[in-house]
Amino acid sequence: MPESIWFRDDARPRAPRLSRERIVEAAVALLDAEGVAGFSMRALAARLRAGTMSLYEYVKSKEDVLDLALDEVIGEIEPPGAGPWRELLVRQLTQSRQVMRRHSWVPALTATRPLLGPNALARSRGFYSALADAGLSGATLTAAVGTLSSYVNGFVASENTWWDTVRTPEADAEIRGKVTRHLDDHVGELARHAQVDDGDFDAQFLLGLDLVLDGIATRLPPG
Amino acid sequence: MPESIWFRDDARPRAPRLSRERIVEAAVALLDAEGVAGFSMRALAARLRAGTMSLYEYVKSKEDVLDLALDEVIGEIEPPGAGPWRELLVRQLTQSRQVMRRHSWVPALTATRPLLGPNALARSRGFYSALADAGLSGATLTAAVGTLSSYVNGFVASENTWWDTVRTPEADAEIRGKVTRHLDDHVGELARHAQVDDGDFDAQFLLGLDLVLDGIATRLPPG
DNA sequence: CAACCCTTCCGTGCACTGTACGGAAAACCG
DNA sequence: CGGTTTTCCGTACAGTGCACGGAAGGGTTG
Repeated sequence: MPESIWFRDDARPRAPRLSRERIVEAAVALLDAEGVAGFSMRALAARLRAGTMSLYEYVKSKEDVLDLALDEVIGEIEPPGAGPWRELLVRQLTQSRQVMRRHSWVPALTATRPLLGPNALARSRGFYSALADAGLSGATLTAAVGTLSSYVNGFVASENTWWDTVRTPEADAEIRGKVTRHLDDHVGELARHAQVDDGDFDAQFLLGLDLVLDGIATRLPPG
Repeated sequence: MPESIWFRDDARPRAPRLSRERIVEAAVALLDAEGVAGFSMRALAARLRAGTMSLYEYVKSKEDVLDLALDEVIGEIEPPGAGPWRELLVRQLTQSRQVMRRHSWVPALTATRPLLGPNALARSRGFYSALADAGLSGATLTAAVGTLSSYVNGFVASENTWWDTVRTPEADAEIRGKVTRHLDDHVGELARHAQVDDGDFDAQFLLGLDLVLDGIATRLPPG
């Protein structure tokens, strides 16, 4: 009599076990652990000890979950604070980079979807007003904001793929050598400085960022 | 007698019907038509009137096909030619943008994979030597090249998702209004200039590019 | 108290994915 | 002629997103 009351577990909790928040939190954890390729609704449900279809009470599709997870981690970036525009932006963008490295799946997602979540928009607003305060406006302002976020996205994306390429399989050193030799053969000694040392990324990031900020500085009204 | 010779088609062509080139060509066409999400090995084989598993004689995995297709379209960018560094780069990057708009799946792929194909490396080499001729070297050179390609990738990526968002379903105008109002509500009037007019992208692209190039110009040796 | 509905949960099933495996036939080579 | 290699591909398997419908409990209403 496997259907007897004594073997069933009918008890339904009064409050819902799941929630959009719990789902998004688990999604971020799953993405961190397995990447975009390893992310599936079944795995996400398993992580929450729930049936797969239960998720769909709180979310319309897998795409929804990805959108929400993306905006969630963008929310990890702290609000700008005060200070001269240049230092403010350097701080803000350095933080963005750190968040995107903690969650290395972010660049892959930002490349395909519009950033319309509340946290993304708040961050965007921060950039706009920092540069507006500095004296930019109109199309130049838009161009400056777009350039800055493109730069960060692009930099972290290539930084991440570099790490993935180098550290994917066993002994790292051999693969790294193969790739650098490949690059050397085809691009030549000019690129000798490209991604060859591990810690160089920090310095490279600030170098490129300064370049862009210098470009922006030339557009500011005198004073 | 369905197995009779008269009903069979045993004729094997002397030369192989498939080839890596044909596969890559069809892959690009399929990606153009259906995007990354609609790309599958089965659909690709169907387009070539071949069995799915036949593809695997010429290619190890779907990832391989994507890598090859990506490098293929990067090859559509013409070699730099001659001229002053700045005009040369503007020409080259404008072309890159055009190619990435023709093949709107490119930004999504470049965000996840290392660009190690022959055409990608050739283009990279073009950037390096143009800026080296202009007088850059070392880490600054690397930063400049990285910044430029990040900029183009990022710009076209957001340009493409904008088009996708706006023109996905029926009447465009309604959705466009909803999105712009959403942006307006959250980012405010500062972003009034952001993606609101269709043809503005060309101008915006050159504006941001000039910004980056100005930043690079400040790093050149005097003269 | 009963009758009803609404919310939450989820098992089943379907159409589709990438690709491992093995076979079949033709071409080439001794 | 026999054996090997090249090309092609059917079948099968484990996995995917999600539509559908049902079940169980709490809440609301007669």
